[in-house]
Amino acid sequence: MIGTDEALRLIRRGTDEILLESELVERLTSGRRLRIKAGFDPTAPDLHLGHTVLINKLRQFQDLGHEVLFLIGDFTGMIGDPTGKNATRPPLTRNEVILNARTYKKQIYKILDRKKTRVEFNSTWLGKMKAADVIGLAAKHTVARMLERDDFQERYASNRPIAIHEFLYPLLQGYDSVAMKADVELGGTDQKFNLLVGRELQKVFGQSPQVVITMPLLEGTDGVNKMSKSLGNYIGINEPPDEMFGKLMSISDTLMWRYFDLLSFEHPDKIALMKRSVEEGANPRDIKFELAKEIVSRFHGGPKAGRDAMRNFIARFQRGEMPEDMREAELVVADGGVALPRLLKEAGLAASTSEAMRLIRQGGVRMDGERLSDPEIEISSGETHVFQVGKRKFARVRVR
RNA sequence: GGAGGGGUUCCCGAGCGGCCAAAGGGAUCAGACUGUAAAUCUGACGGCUCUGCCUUCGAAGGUUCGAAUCCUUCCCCCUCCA
Repeated sequence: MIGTDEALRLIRRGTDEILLESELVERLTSGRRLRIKAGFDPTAPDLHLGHTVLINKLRQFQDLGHEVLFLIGDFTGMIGDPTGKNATRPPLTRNEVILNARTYKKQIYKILDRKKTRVEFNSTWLGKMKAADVIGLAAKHTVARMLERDDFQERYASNRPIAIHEFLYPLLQGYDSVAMKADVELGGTDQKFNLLVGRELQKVFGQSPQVVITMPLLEGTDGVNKMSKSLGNYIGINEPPDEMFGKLMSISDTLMWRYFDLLSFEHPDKIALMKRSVEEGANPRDIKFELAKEIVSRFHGGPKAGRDAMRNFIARFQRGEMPEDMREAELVVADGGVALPRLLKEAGLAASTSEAMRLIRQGGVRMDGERLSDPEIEISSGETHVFQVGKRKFARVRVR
């Protein structure tokens, strides 16, 4: 059995804040199996590395013997979390939610221990609330306190809309903690406000308030915005190994250290050592290889996956070889041939024929390794060629 | 309820009767340089059967030879007053 001090040291690593740490120590010392809550949106079942920062931390709690309450916010999802962007989401059907939940499970158990995880849906208790209950809940908080939340504040200050129902979101999320009797809740730093509302409500309902742990938000591959699917700067944990490896290699040298800090399981001392070696002149690329290998291995069944991905990467980008397997497409044409732009569009290599023409004119298109510059070229039926657009889009197309 | 401001292409944001597929910036994509890094530079950036045609400026109608720009109605957002 691991001591409280050691446990605390582990938990602290990589976190942004622990509120309040003294309360966490108290609960850890109690020897009780703690209930660790984390909430997830039911809409986007595609988990990416950004999510795993948090999930890794959950796993750590499990390794320390605690239970993870994986909350799927199916009810709150219908309201739409106002955090960040204010895109209104279409309500999901019961079926979609169940489907999404299943996809979640498939993904989270790449990291979490199934036996120590309980998946819950907040519609279980929120769906039963009556208007009077909701109003009662709303009475526990004031507008001024709601406006403390920075994104509300910003929107209010810059004359952008805030719908009233958005105020209910933090309250309902907080109530989840009450319903689940959470000991600890984890969330991204952007969730701090909501997490704290949970504390308040638990006090109101006579429970001892949950410990709040916020995790830093991982920047996406652009190095600027937080990783998110909608910004297209994410690395999904279900992506094929080569893809994942490539994306990891494309991050900037600065960002690489951030990824090491938040994603790697390597000992901090070892990471510090790597940092030093780069300062002393080692090629950062080689260090990045280590990162990419570790991550790919984690999600694709072991070290071999990481090594293979690296080998493919080197073959393809350092030696400029064609990828071993690429998409196959077949195009049936009527009158003996197709114009190149149309072919590229049909093969999914360009979004439109206009775009295809642009790409050709700009020298971004190759056929069997040869650069093509004439958008008028026709490919006659019966031919099969490998087409390449840009550095990484390939397809073998047969024209019939 | 009253008064005022506003809705423009992925985002921000100019345009306010023809020279507007619409300035500028961001994002993105392609090329050069590289370590598929960053930075930088160049170019592109609605669609199509592509020297032309078609569809876009909240929605629908209308005025005009011609509308993102003017008029009418409607929808939505914001501010101030109550």
